[in-house]
Amino acid sequence: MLLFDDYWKKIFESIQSAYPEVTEGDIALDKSGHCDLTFRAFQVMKKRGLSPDAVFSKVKETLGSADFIEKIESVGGYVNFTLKPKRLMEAIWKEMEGTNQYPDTFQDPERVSVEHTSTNPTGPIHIGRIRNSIIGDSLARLIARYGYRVTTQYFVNDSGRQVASLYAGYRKFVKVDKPTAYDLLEGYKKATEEMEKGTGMNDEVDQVIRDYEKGEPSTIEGIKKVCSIILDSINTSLSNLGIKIDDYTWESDLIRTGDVDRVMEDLEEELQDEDGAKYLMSNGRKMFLTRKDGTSLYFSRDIAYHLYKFQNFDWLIDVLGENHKEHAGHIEYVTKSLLNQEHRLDFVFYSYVSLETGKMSTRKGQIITLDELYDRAMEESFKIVKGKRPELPDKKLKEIAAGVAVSAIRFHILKLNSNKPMVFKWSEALNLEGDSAPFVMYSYARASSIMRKLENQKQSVGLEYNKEEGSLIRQMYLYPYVLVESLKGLKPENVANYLLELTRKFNDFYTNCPVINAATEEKERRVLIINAYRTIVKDAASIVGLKILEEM
RNA sequence: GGGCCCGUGGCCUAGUAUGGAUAAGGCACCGUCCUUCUAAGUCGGUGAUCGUGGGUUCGAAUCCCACCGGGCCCGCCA
Repeated sequence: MLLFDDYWKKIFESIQSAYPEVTEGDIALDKSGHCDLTFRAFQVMKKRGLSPDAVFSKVKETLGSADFIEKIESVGGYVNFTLKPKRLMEAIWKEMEGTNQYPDTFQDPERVSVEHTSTNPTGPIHIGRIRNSIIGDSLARLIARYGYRVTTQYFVNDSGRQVASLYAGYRKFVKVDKPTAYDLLEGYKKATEEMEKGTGMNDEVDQVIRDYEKGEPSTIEGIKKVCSIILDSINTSLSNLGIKIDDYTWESDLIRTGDVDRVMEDLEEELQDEDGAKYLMSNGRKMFLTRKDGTSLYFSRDIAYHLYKFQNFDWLIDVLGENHKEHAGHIEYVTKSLLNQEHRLDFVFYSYVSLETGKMSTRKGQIITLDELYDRAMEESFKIVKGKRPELPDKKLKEIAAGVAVSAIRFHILKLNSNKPMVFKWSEALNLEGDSAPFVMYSYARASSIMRKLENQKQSVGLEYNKEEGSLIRQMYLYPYVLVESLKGLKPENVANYLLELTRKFNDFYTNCPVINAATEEKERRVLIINAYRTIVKDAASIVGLKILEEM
């Protein structure tokens, strides 16, 4: 839960006391530059047959004396409120002074699970999958910022057909002593080719699945070994982006512990049989839980996984590719309607990333790995910093380049509304100007640079503010509302877009409001503004995973 | 064939959930500003019938219907 002086709510409640039919949506942030908040009185006027003047007088009567309002105006059917920047600055400062954050957070006991990535361990992670990781990780950070206890989770598929073919391919084709994820991927590609040709490879894979579910020791050991190699590689790549997953659940463990069998028992009354294979009807479709040879399918394992999560968490969030939409609907139906789970369950979907040349395909070698993207982003940003700051030592340059690279990648991928299909272009991913992470980071670095020159400078809430100061303060004040909206819609990209907006406002301030050579009162209030700005940027940046640098 | 998602200047996007005031940015292009706190920046300019056609409404990028174009799904795969 977030704590701050909510003037929006105060205005809403006052107006509602005068006109009970008014909803929160009737009070809105102004987008047109007329004011800060506006009351759209059209409905009230129509319903009650009132003139704009009549509504205006009434509103003025209830709110006219509020100490945080600078002026109230009537324009057409709008009642426009301009808030006092001084009050907004005080509201920000009040929270920041004690806790060093705005807004303050009240810890919530609810435990939240955010499952993300969960990609099949069949090769190095590519840039399509990291859309999942980046959305999931940012979402987890957002929810934690809100005060929930968050655990990030990865469901490791080590028991499906893909992994069985990976292992069969490894046994047959990979002749390296200590294979890397890239070696294993080669074996997987060959195995898939063989299977497409219709050779005996298919039978080998079936046998692997049966052996694995029976608990045959050498198969178990072998599969765990290859999966672990790939999982390690995925984790190393993700750690370059600052992403760490807290909890891994292996599908095979759910089979061995009997959790999957228990799902079958719990659902017994719903199950139907077709040649020995078990299915249930969900939304008019046959959803199979086992094959005719009795081995389990993803659906039953995923139900077991969700039951495990329901036991340990109050709120489950799954980040899934849009191809899982139907599957998610079935999971929801089974766990909620058939198995009576009551805790909250939400899904966040994202559309696929493709290349300019078309879809990504692991088997055709049509992928860009995260490692490749990271290396090229590193190279590009190093070149740029080196050009701009030739006086800095290589170690420092590298540090800055790494910060820029991670931030640029995360920001570029997160910024886009997750429903939109994304076509990956190098020129856009590596563009470090305009609406990008470095744009945000650079402004922060300039703010920090000013502060370095003003150590021990006294700061204070000022008396009056000019235009640029006022609109920066207003933008900062709005931060909690962005967090609320972002959480409500499970849209961490809102925070990224807010950062861009905030940065534009700061740049306005920076170019128009000198600090170091300002007169005393002016200097003191501007220092406070800069400190508030830096606090909020750091806060928002840590949610979307930007690496904030004091110098760049 | 059925279902879900997306369509906003040449290119990439914000705004759509809860309809509201001249549709907000970036890239590219043209021009401006480093003897004031970092030019990864700033300011100005060119450029949009918000996919198309209907409808609802005082008011539609936003809601409804139809159509067009793109993505995804409709496996004893995951």
